[in-house]
Amino acid sequence: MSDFSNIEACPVRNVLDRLSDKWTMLVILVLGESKEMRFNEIHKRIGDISEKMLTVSLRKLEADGLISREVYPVIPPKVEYKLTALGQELLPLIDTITQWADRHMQQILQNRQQYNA
Amino acid sequence: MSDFSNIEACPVRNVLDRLSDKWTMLVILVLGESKEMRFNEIHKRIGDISEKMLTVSLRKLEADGLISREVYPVIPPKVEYKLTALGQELLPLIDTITQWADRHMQQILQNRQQYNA
DNA sequence: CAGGATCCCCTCTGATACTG
DNA sequence: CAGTATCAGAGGGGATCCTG
Repeated sequence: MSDFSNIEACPVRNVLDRLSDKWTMLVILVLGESKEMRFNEIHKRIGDISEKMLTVSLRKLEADGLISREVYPVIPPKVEYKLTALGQELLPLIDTITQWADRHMQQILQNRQQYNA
Repeated sequence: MSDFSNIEACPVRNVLDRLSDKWTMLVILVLGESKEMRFNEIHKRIGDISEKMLTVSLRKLEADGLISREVYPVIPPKVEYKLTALGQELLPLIDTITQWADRHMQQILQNRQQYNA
């Protein structure tokens, strides 16, 4: 049993803190759909993420070694992002949650509605 | 392939938005450790969550039907929280991520350090 | 095309005090 | 014990403009 209260040393807290922001898990999911993707592809795929937050999210994932970023020195610029081996390992775990979401969304929406009534 | 850009209708976005806050997944994990838990038990187990945020997190989870809340009409008050069947279904999925975290935390910390150097 | 740099808002979060 | 109410602050996040 992990010591959740030890924030610095607890791997669970440490990793969960990273994943638990508005966009990270979604970006991983999107990157999992193709071998590699360019900045604007990811941007369009998500739709309502700002360029700033996409950049921030990608940089954090890169820093953690979950994605790689390859810059091609061409004009116009071309940058490709893809999951690293580490990131690919995480992908199915998040994907399992999305499948659960698909199965139970209706029930959850119904629960919420009932709760607020 | 889900339409991630349709925020309202997309189950993935909808559920991920709920899970992606600072405390929710952690609360689910903690509740998964016992059959049921009282407010202050959860509070101590996590350590650095404020009472307010714990309350908010618990209420949201209750609204979604992932946990149940039973109030005993005694003095001093007693309230027990536990995962519902729906919540129990989600537990192992999150737990798998924590196991991944345990395995790769050292590597990730090392990646971060290297990235910032 | 892929962002970097700014500005700014407002939501999320915490601290504190209070209560049935 | 298990919260609620209120206030205040930080920073997450968006909009806009700019550039190699």
